[in-house]
Amino acid sequence: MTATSPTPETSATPPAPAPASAAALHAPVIEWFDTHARDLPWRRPEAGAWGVMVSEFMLQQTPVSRVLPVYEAWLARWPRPADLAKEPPGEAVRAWGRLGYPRRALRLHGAAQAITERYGGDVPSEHAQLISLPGIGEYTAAAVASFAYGQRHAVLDTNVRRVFARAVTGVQFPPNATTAAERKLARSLLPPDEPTAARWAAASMELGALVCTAKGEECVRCPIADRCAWRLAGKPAHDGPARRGQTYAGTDRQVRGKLLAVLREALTPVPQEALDAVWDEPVQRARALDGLVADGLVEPMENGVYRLPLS
DNA sequence: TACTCGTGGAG
DNA sequence: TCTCCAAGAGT
Repeated sequence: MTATSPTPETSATPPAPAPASAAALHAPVIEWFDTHARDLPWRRPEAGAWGVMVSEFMLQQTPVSRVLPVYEAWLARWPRPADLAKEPPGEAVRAWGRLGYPRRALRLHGAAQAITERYGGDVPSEHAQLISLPGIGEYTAAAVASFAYGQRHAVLDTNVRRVFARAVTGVQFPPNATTAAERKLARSLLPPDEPTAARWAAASMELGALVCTAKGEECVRCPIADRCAWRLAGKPAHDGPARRGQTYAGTDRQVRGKLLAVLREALTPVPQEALDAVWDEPVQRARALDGLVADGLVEPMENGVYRLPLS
């Protein structure tokens, strides 16, 4: 059922009047998704809302391939929010392993506690309730509501932003930070009905992840290449401000990572000397450790001994 | 708004 | 080797 009629009927008021080209994008992208979507564990029905939510936390700034094994172990150990909530936060940090950005583990633990206390242990379905949880922002709230509950939301992640930038706006890359114009565009492109909107969200994201990537687009595999604004314009090069690279070597982040790695792998509290061994510059080392303590990722004990947080 | 916050695989 | 970057959130 290819929707070739770009103009809406003269009936009542649809949720959002889409641009003439909007409806023409839905069918090909969703049909492509039907045959090319990856079989990911959090997309299976048995994952449930908790599985979807855990996956979204882990996938923030982290590739699928690295998330997969940690996700499986996490869900096996904590199949429900209440199972995680009753554990010390340090156990979440430890199980997080080397996924990176360990504050996400702390926030996921805090979200599980809030879900257990405020929502009887069930992941809430309302966007406003989701976004009130620690670690859940605009994107993740929309993603959980859409993927787990089939609701109609603009799910605007980096993949979708790139697809829209190219296919609709006609530029190679989206702006550095999400703009109001992008949100408005995403809303205007949403299919009117709920199930199609949810499908569209997953499909447009998958297209950006597999075909229309940051490294290089593969237009020969793209279901909407024939109507892509950027491609039709001759693929003009990105002109805006250079997207600043993320230097890492020598930063506090690197030191924090080394310190926390020691604590993750230790079965007993760690003496100061063991932490001092990971970085030779004392001022930066102390600043990094203070930061970890301030974030609640590390708990100082007496006599300069440290451990992952018990509370 | 711009910056911080980990990690490791790919080209 | 070095650069880029992978489903963001919080401040």
